[in-house]
Amino acid sequence: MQQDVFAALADPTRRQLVSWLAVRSATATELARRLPISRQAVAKHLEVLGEARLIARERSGRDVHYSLEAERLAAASEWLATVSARWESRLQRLKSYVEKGERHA
Amino acid sequence: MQQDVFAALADPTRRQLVSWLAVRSATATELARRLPISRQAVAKHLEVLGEARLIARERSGRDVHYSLEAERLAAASEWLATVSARWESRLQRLKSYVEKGERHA
DNA sequence: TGCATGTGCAACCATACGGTTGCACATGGT
DNA sequence: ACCATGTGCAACCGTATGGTTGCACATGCA
Repeated sequence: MQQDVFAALADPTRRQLVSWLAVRSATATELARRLPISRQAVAKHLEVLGEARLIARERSGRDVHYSLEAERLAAASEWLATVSARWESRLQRLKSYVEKGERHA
Repeated sequence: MQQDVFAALADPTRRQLVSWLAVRSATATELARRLPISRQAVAKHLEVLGEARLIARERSGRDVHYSLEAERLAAASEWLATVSARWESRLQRLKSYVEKGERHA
């Protein structure tokens, strides 16, 4: 499912990773050095982010560099916008109903 | 934490509930009728959404009506936009660097 | 008053999740 | 050739998660 993006972003550590990778690409070891958890834990998080297609991996010799894949962020944003829009239009209908009622009162 | 919104939206059932509540408010029992799970399961989901302040509850006699609280959707959207923006500007910098290089080549 | 219906609470269960440690393998540099 | 360093894989662990069932309580209505 595409919407698994939200599941991937559910964890604060993963949001931090995404946030860092938005600034510059990095390896799992580099990222782990900035966190209070093990390199393997970070690797697992990166795998989850990768499955959600939020990041891309590129091997370079011994190292593996991870970089952001921003399209999925846009997809998530779009879902929020869609739901929001439905809500807003519902509020709009409600508002005009109330206003009509007040005019009658 | 405000960002718990993403954790709340991580579950597909909860996204469905949010989506429905964007159209119209409803009670737990009504929502459960539309889902293949028990009313109690729905109640738990609604509690999670409530803790994330994505929905509001209002008691009306025997019933409890749930309705969307769209501000948090906006907050989540904003986070996505911020990260996205950082990434875009990074790409921009990269692009101009590459172009400069090509001019030198 | 009695009953149907909606809600609240608790116990319980299987599995997913986020973390660890340990070790093998691959690659780069001296 | 050697060793340091990064990665990959697997086993393991405690707790959170999403679900269930059962039952008590509250309210609306005939």
